[in-house]
Amino acid sequence: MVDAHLRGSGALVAPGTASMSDVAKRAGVALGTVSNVLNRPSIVAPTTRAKVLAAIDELGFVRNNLARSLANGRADTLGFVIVDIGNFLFVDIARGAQEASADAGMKLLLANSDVNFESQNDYLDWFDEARVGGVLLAPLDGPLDAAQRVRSHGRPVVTVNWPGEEGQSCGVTVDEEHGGFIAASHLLERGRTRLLFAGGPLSLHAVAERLAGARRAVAEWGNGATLEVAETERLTIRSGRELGAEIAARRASDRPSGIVSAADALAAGCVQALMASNVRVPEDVAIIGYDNNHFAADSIIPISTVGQPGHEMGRIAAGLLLEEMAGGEHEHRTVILAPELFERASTALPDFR
Amino acid sequence: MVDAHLRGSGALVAPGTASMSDVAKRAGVALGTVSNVLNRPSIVAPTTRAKVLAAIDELGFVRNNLARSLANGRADTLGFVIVDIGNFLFVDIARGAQEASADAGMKLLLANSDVNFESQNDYLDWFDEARVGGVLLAPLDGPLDAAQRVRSHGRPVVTVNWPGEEGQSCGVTVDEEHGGFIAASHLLERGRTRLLFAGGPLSLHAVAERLAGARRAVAEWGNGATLEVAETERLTIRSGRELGAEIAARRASDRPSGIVSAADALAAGCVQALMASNVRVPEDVAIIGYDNNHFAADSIIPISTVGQPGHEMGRIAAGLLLEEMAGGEHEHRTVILAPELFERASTALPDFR
DNA sequence: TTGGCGTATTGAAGCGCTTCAACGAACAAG
DNA sequence: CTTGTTCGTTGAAGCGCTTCAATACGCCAA
Repeated sequence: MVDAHLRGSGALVAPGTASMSDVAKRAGVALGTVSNVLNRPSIVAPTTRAKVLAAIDELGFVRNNLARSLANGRADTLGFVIVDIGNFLFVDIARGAQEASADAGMKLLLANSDVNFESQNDYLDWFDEARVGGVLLAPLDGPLDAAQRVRSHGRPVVTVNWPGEEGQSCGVTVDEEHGGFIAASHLLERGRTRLLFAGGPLSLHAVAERLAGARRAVAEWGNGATLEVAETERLTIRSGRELGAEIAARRASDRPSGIVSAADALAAGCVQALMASNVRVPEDVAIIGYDNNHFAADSIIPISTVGQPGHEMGRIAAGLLLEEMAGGEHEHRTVILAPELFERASTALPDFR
Repeated sequence: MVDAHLRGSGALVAPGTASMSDVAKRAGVALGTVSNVLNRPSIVAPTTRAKVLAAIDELGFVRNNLARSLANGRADTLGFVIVDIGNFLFVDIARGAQEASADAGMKLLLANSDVNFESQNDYLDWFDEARVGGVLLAPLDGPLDAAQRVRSHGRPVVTVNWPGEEGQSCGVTVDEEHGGFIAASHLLERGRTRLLFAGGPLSLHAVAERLAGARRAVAEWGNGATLEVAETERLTIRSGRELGAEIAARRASDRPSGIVSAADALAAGCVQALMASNVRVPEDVAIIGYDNNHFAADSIIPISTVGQPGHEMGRIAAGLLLEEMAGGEHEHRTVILAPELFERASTALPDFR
């Protein structure tokens, strides 16, 4: 081995392979002094410090974080297991979490489970074995025993977009029911009382909650307001187009005056199909989406929407995790954030009849 | 310390804190045997193995990967520094890279540099210190000295969407010029000879290359084909709308019969503005985008586009990295992939005049 | 000259693992 | 009963770092 030879000769060391003791030798100081230069430079005499830094430079020394963390038992890393890196909400959350981590001097490592339960567990275990300080998890629907396992090893896990377990862990979620309520209320306030809720499958927790919120809004409004439910197969543009075409085909008097859609893509498809059939948005039918995606802002008619504060969710989740890691007083809790209304042209107030 | 006490007592160990020697003691075997059970179970006698596994279970032992990697000098992890986790191309690349890594039994960790040069370097250094096996980098335009530094430490770095340095490193890129050529040729073959190239700023490497390709296509086609260049400020829907409005306002005879757009968002905006002014797509103006984004497929008129094989880019890049890590024969090279044409309605062959 | 004190430096112990030479037991062949 | 093999197991050495008690070195006051 070339490395071994060089190392053995004591003269040269392969680049990136120099250890602290190599540096110490080169600088003519003790191992501990090198460590001090790296970690507590202020307690080292300036001349000594300079010698050590020079040696580090000459040898191209790179501190070995494995050994470092192993020796001091501390970690400067957080892990984030993301269910779907292709989903903007999670990307936003990741950005927020990263920001908060950086503020605390921590690095955030992402692992994409790609909507795969097994992969999610693998990465969870991997972070556990890698001895990260804590783990953020944006999970798939489903049992979270792997998360529980990691927790039982003394490593905190905070869930995002999923509630914490009562008294066991922290979580950050959005009040989906409230989002549905906001969306429907927005339309009701604009005089749209024949509402239609579009979205599905209803087995999706978030969709069901949004529907419940819309129902509550209509019920509280009273005044003859109605809510028709059109369950779609998926939350896609395509599903939206189909629904839009169906609505456009109705007699004008049978059409809803407002549509609450459980997703922006769905709403965008709807708008496309309606406009293609000369049903005007928002004059004939107002429509509001959900998620504040690109779809919403970039549609032909900019679509009003209800958005989750992804960035804030990430910040808060990371904050909870850091708090839990710090030890001391910590009460497990789930922070529930309010979704926000984004008003755009698709629910503008024209002179509707 | 509670931990210390429990550990000292030799009876109990705090959960997740058990070490291999605790397991060995509990199972009544030697340390090395526990290691064998974990790493080479087949050479351990079944009864011994069972005892050890039982002890592992009872103690909730979690292998410490820091110590493991430190001791054997190997890493089971790759790092991927992504310039923008919000960009679908990079997400696709990440997916491909993850797939290839998993096939090789490696974990892929993502770090989002968020289009920030400093952050990119930080993560690069962090992966270096963490002793990952190798690093994938989808970089920002700009000097790559941090990458070079990591390489000089003997840790391979492969760039994606950026060429490798001649004889120094590997890279995977897409032939942007060819993409522009394909796009323009596609329109020319459909009888559109008055072409317009939309995109900007031209200082963006990719945009300039795509334009060059379109120019070459027009030149090679001859036959009186022309190419007008409309430089836009950005590659957004909004820029597209402005351009579309401008084109719609022209006399029909002054309009291009085909538009080559440097981005799907731009093309989508264009289509929206044109259709709003009753210019028909593709009858009056055919249009082709670039990037194979959502925008393209989900526009009112599905837009033809040229797409980069992101997934394949990721797979190949990870493959190159793994090859380089394996040592042995390895020739640094840059793999240039061909972009692909996606035909959709916006360039369909109607009976144009 | 001696004692005392603060500052700078030292180096051994230990973090939890892998590796590997060495050992022991069991068994077949001579 | 010996010798040789094979198979399973052992435990010390070492990975590169942090930590901390111990020491060395001034330097000033007594």
